[in-house]
Amino acid sequence: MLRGLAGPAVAHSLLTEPCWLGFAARCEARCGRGSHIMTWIDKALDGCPPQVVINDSKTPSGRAHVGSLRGVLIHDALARVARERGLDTTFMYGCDDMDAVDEIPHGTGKQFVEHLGKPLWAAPAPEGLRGDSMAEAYFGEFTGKWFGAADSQVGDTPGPFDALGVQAEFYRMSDVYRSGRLDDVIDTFLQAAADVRQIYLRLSGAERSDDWLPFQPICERCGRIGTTYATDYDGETVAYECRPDLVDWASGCGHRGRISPFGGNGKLPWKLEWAAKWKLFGISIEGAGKDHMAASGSHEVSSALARHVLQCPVPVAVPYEFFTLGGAKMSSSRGIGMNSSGLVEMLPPQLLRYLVLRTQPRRSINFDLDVPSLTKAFVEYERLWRSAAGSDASESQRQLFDVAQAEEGAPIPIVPTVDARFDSVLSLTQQPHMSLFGHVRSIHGDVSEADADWLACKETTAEEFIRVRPDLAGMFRMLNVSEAAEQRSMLDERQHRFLARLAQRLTELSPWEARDIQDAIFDAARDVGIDPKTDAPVVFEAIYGVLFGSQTGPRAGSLLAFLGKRETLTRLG
RNA sequence: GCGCCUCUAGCUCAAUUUGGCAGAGCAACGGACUCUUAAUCCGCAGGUUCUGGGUUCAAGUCCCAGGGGGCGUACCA
Repeated sequence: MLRGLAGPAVAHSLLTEPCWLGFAARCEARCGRGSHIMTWIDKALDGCPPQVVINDSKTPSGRAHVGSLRGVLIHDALARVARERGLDTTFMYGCDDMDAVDEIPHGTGKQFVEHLGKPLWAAPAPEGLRGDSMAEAYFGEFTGKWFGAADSQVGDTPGPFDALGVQAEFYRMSDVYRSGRLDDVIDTFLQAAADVRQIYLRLSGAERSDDWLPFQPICERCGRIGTTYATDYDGETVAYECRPDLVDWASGCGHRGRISPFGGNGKLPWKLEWAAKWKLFGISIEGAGKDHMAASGSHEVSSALARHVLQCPVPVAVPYEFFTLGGAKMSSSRGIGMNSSGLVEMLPPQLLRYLVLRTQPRRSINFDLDVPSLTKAFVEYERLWRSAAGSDASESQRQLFDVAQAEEGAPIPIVPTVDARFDSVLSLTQQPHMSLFGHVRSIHGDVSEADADWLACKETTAEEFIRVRPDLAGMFRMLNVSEAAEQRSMLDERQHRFLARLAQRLTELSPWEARDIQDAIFDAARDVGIDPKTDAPVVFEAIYGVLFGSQTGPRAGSLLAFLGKRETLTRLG
């Protein structure tokens, strides 16, 4: 598309995308040549008017899993770069609390059966979660934003959004409906019900009967919104029936009545609501998960509704793929996958932002939460850090590093000089006798504040990792004396002789130091005719067996050094 | 059916957004180390970038066609 010099692209942009020019000029001023960056962020913003309204939203029907973070971070990165370009930028984040409870949230009991079909704001909060409704509880947990005045605690709490440095203007759809701001759009859609049916039919082959209206009233008798069928709009009210069999996940009460569709008495179906938000808020850019972006999917239908019924422009779409953890498909309703607050607590915010934002949205991200992947992530982030701080950084590298920082607009932090691989930090952290900082000082001398801070980030990550995945971290529980005796009985003759000989050597050992202990292990092995070169496992399985009931463990020398002479000799028998 | 993603060293993947000498980690191989572990150090190799066309001074990267794999989606938001 862009070939040779930038001439044709500039000419094209002049015609269609005015804000591109300002940016190109600034970029040229900054790097002193005609090159410009054109990342997915730039491309999305190039289609925007100078007044940028970015919107994202979440249906709070369960605990948010890490996949939900991708949309948030994509929108946040767009908002940051837009602001950086000097554009008038708004980042809105909505709580879709008018949506119906359409399944029982994972981890909650049968008591939610009676609430199926009600709006999320009308269902109670699950046990143990803060908030006065299901919507409040899950949205608050994810964002740290608490709307509810009835809640005993006051104000917002630091949540994942705060940790990640995401600043958005929050709104609730229930408030928007109640305020009457959507009444005009609702009226338009109801008047144009035939067109809406036509669009549904044409795009997704969905056939609706002639009396169907695109509106879901809240049943005045049972309070459900997912079970009502509306007909006969007279400009003031709609007729509706709360049907027992409209959907198979909830059962309506059978009530019939007439009600005004305005002022929060009900909601628009999803695809119409999406288009309605575009028009009401003047949204210029909005990403969407791939599930919405399929051909004849919800985005296409919403676009057609916006263009043909509401006569409003469709925001620039940023379709994004899923973000999976360990290759597992995540589902908040089934409780699969780590919830987002867990990952946010574990990783330094800039690392998580980096991991998510370095991949262009259309490509899927799979992050394995294991030692090699974490180690690699830190190494790659540090490489970008060094390069961003140096003079050889490309514009796109700079942009990526900037949007990865938790604090917007912060200067580039001092690059750490202590080279501490995450797997080494993890290894040190899991051995209580070792102090990470003590160890680093013994090698590097005093460390700078910048190094100490970054090291502390890694240590926190290591501690969380050990807590969450002790199996992968290689944590070992020390056996008690009787368990150790039991393990000892399972060893073979050679191993018994080895342990006896080792005890003998260690008794004589002074001073009690890791390196000498390790040597003693090898010497003891040779003493009893075991060649450590070929039969090392025989030796170490004996040691780890009586200590942990395991075949492997932390480096034996330093471990025994920590255990102390008396304790070690007791355990070896 | 339709849409999106993907195919690169034995394996897992970078480099595809910005076309510019195809790169890491692990495994293998050679060597060092009397120190086991997903965990010592040095070194050496490793490629028709799925296939076929096209654009270009230049293509893993862009375009067209074909093949393999994955995911999404069809009156729920």
